[in-house]
Amino acid sequence: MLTDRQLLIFQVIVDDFIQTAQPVGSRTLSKKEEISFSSATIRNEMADLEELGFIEKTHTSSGRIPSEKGYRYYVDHLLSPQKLNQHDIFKVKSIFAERIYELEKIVQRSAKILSELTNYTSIVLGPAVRDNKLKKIQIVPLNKETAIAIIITDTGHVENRMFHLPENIDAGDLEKVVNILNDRLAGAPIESLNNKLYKEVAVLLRQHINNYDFMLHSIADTIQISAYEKLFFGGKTNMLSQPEFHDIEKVKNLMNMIEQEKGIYDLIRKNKAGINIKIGRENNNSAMENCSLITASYSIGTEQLGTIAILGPTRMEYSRVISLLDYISADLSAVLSKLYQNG
Amino acid sequence: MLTDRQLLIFQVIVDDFIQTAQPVGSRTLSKKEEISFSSATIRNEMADLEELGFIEKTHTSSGRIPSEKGYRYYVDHLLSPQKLNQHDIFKVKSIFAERIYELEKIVQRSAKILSELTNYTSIVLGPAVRDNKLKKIQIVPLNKETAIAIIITDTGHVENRMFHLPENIDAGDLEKVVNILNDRLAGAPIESLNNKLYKEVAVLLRQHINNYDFMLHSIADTIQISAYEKLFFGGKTNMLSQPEFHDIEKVKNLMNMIEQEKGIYDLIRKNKAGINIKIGRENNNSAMENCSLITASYSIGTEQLGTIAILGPTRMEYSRVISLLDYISADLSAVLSKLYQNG
DNA sequence: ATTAGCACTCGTGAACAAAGAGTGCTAACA
DNA sequence: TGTTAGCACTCTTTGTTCACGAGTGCTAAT
Repeated sequence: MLTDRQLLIFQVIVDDFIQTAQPVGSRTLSKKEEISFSSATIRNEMADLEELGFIEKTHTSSGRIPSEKGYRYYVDHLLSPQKLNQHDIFKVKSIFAERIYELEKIVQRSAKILSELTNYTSIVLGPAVRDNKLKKIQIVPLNKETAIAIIITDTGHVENRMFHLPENIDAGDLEKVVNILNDRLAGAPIESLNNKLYKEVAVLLRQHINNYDFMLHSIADTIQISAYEKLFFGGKTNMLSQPEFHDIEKVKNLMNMIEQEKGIYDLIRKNKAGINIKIGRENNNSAMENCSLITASYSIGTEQLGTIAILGPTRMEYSRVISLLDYISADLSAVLSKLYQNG
Repeated sequence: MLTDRQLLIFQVIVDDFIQTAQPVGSRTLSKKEEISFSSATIRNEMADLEELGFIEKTHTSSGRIPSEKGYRYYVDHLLSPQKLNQHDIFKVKSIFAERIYELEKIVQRSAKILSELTNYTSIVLGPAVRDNKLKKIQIVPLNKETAIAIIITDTGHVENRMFHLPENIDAGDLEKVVNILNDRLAGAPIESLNNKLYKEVAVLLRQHINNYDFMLHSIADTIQISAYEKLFFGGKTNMLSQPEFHDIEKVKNLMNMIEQEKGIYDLIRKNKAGINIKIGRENNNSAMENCSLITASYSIGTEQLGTIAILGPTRMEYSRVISLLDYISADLSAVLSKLYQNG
């Protein structure tokens, strides 16, 4: 295993590189306060650290930079949680300062603040509507041919979709449909609606309405949209200021992935509760080669709701970002629980 | 004024530069089919064109590139509308191929297709809800303290907002409020709602409901959101492939503006009906120095609804972009009119 | 009026040198 | 035996020079 001195040197290398983005050499290290031995000694230790795979050179006679394995070790063993300062805390609190009740808005604000505090790109996976319970379904006819179906969940999420009305349906029929739907489906988890719709509601509709199956499909369609969680971003352009992204090709790759959303969604979706850290190629995504992704989950009560994440260069201020994510996700969970639990 | 020969030379310069992004010299020009005089002659003419401000050099002995004034002249006098090919038309038609009824979705698809066809960034200013008429207001209580207000317009736009309920309000009261609101406001333009709310509805509410003015403000708030049009983008990263944006600083400026939306909104909002072209500094925006913005409006019947635009480098394929915008905006208007007029 | 010819300018890319930052290794030291 | 000073070596960076090519403007001939 690593000696104490190796650990110290390694830690200083990582900390310095995170700050300067420059390979750090033995001379630079020997001048640091924490370090009291000569550059030659450091060179020997660095050779060992390199052999172990924790650091690498960019060319034969360059200083060293942490390898992905190095970052992984750093994150797993050396990280000391950073205490947030007054200003950070104030900014985080400001997310909830205004009286906002919509879940989505709160989450969106969180993304914005998070990106401002870190200067990285923040990503928030919106509340999963899947587990929400249906509060109410409404259908509002716009004209003879089209109507709009509106679904309201217990957390106040509203989803709507237009659809074609079957011919010859009258207002009374429509009201009947709505009543049946609410009767049978209110309180059921959104996820289960489709199933219930076809199993329980279909029979009832058939008894009361002509042309019932046209309606049925339209309603099923409407319900389905809700299944996907929304992604919110903050500071999409922050990465452009990072020196590792002076290369347009890298920028293009990354931005393309961000714009497509699908890739990001996959990366963020599958994470477990709590803090997760994926470094560089651990993300299994070529556009993320020089990036790390740190995610944290937020919840209402014990029910995991969504994910909040930071995308930055592998040379990221892990300590600060983790502290921030920890703090924000806890705050977010607390506020949301207070607002929505057993409402 | 310009002689025919100067015009010819100028046109060929612009066309060539638009295609290659390289300054074009007299030798290159003399080899073109359209041009039958020697490079020396061309040099003389170019000197004149430069004196007139239509073209410029990048350095003393470079070829020429069109100036902003040059592009302006080109656009105003030399542009021949390009005939769209089969593939383009097919793609445009595909916007409306699926049965979509939501205005916003159609508009969003248009943005996507437009950016794919041009390889530039497309921007669509969504339908102005301001002129929509109110179809229905609904209020759904979520729990004792909060309720959600939902506004539906005659075009099927749905806007919703959560608000705090006053203490001690019961379901009956709420129903009364909703009835009054729909009674008095249905059919009124969204723009006028606020006014009407305070002038006509307030009195009625006072007669029937305790604590009415808390409700009043909440509802007024909800109504207000609808006033801003939404922006949709397509191909945000396309600009990264343009050679003029190999400079990270320029990219950063432009992307920042796009991310903030406010700047774009201002640029697009104030345009007149039909096609508008703003070249480089005509946009009055430092981030747009190397960009041109072409906008077209779309409408339902005679009522202007929104704007559809292309953001590209000043060295843009004006002819093609204009033809496309013209075609799409006409199609869009036609389809929307059919769907929503006198619904 | 047009064009051939020529001198001149500027950007580009290659080749080269000097400086600086860093390394690895060896030998001396405590 | 662990530490360090010293040195040769490597590689990047920066600046300089040079030759080349693309282009121009001007003059003189057609």
